[in-house]
Amino acid sequence: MSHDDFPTDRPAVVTCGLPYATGDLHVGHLRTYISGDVLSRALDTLGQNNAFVSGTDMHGTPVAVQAAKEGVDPETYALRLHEKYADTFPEFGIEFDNYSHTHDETNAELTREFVRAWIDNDHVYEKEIEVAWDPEVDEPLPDRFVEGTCPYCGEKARGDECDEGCQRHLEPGEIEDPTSTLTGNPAEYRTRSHKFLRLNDFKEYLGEFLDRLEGTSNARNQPREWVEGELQDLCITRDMDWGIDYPGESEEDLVLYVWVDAPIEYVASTKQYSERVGSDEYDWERAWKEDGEIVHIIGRDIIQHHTVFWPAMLRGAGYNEPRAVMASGFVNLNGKAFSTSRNRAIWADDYLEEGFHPDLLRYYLVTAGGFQQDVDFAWDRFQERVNGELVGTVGNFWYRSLLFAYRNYEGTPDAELSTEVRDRIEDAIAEFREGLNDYSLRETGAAATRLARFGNEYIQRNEPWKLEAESDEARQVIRDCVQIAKAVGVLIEPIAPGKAQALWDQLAEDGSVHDARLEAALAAPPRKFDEPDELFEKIEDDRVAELEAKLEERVASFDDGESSEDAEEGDGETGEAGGDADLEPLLADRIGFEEFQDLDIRVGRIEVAEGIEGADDLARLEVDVGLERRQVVAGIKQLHDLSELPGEKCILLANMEPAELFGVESNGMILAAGDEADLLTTHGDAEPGERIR
RNA sequence: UGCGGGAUAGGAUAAUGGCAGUCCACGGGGCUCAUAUCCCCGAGAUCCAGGUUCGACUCCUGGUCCCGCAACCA
Repeated sequence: MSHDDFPTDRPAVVTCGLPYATGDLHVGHLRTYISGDVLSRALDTLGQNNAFVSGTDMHGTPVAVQAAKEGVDPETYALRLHEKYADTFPEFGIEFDNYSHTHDETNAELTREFVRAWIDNDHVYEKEIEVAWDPEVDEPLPDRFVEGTCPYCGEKARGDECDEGCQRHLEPGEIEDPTSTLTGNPAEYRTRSHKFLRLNDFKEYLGEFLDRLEGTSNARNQPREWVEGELQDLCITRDMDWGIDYPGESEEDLVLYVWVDAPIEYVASTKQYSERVGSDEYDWERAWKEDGEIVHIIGRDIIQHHTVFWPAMLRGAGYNEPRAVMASGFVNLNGKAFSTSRNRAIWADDYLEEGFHPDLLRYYLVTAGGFQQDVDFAWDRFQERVNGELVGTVGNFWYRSLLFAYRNYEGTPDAELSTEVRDRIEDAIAEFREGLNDYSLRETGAAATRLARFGNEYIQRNEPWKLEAESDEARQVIRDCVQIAKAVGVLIEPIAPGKAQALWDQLAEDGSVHDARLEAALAAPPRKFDEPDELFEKIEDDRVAELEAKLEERVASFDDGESSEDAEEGDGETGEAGGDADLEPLLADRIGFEEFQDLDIRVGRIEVAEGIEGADDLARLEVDVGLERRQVVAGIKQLHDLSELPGEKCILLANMEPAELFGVESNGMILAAGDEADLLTTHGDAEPGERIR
């Protein structure tokens, strides 16, 4: 790698974080892949030798679990998704030079080479650890599949971290009352021997690496804490069948951790590309082992993997290091996070089925905000950007210029490019180049739209429609405008490759705009071309209303009436997170006093609280309501420390119909507020049995 | 009680400590080759509380809110 401005005379690699084979792609995922594609195309435009690669991440427990659920083997399952992804990307103009998957032999072989190199360089050691195990399915449980009680603060916690309580990191085996989230059964611990990559060998190196890393600032800063403190060595093996076998001495049932073979796929995929086109055209070994410019494009949730584990892995095997990591923000929907489980998302297929050109989404996602910022997707904002910038500014300028040129000159009029316009295009080229070297993709787009805006201003200022068509002055103005139109096409090609090619065709340019370099922006357009068409279409208001309604309907049907707030416009409300769910609207239907009187609400005291075996959320409570002791089932197992509840006062709806849940009879309903089930109680000294009115 | 990122007008984005600028949207006026553009005018902003300073969006202290943080997570 180097710190020279692009283009350099070294091979570059642009990678995108691997999509994980467990679900469909939505526009949030697409942001990463579109950004990678834009960067790669922009580097092409600069004349940088580069490869754009990625692949599907096929290994790991979740794939195996998901496959088992569907009754197929993991490979079949993962390959099906792999093919789906491989088909989807080109539909958005995302054209990898190579797109493979981690189960491919190239990757398996290369991964084993990496691991052997670590072993040879003495970076790997073996240690016995306690592994959580689900006795029913006889599978080891990765940390995330274990829940229990934090030994420090007593809160409910995940296997690896007390995520809701004291935030402490938990070592395997520390958590109390471990249960499997797969089956709800108590988890066992078994002693297993595992392999570790000694990250501490690279501690000093990683600090220096972060100092020179380019890309987004979050990628440089976030891992600092780890690198400066005590690094936990990385456990690189798992007790599983599905994955790449650990290559050392015969450890039959150990496979490599997915985060080992996943990033190596970047290298494997590049190697495949190189082998396909020949090393004269692209030299993967130079790129990865010597001085290539490696740029990783990822979501900001996997920064650590790319700035700590991965550079250590490369270093340990004697490879080159990344030059830049660009960690993007997320995409929100109407101001709130996507929720795939509630179908609150715009799926890749949905977008295409609506008939929108992929370039519109590409433009929106790349220019809607800073790269490390979260961007909001909303159909009305999408409409605003498309109509204002692509239709109004770029499309309108392209069409009016080419139409005027066609009508009066049947192509580009015979005149020299004016100095003013030449200078302005050169400025735009410089802005594009500087933007790219700042890793600001939106700036490359802004350079193009600003130039189109200048074009509109230029044609307006010179009013060629008021001039004699055959006059030198009119020829000059239109020649300039056609040149600007062409230059905008060259500069916007990375973001809108389809539309840029359409313009190229209208200009009767030979070849592909994708091969055009920056110099093409100043090269004369063809003398003759045909009547142009409008390249961007307006999105009408009723179309937007329809799209919004469709989305609301879908989300609402998933919500099952439990929280209808999602069906509302997200007007002005800031995003929510944590326990503060958006408030449900107050009910408009009023009830009479008599109806209220029908509710027999009592003060109670919890005497017994225990989880119901086999149920995720349910707890069995015995509540003293003065006159008698009631057994009640409440969905609070996950939300409260049951051992602390006895003795607490609560509020009970006593005349609730009896119900049987998980074989346990429930005779009443404990009142609690919100998603976190904040239990209602009394402020004063009301005794169990007292009525609430 | 931790770490990182963020908070500037309705939205998006700028400002070595020195006139808070730009784009979209909004109100008013003009121009018209084009799917309407461009020009002119107008309204509108630095998360809060202190401090340093001649001067603070910027630096310092304290706080609030949002997002993420060794999982399958873009």
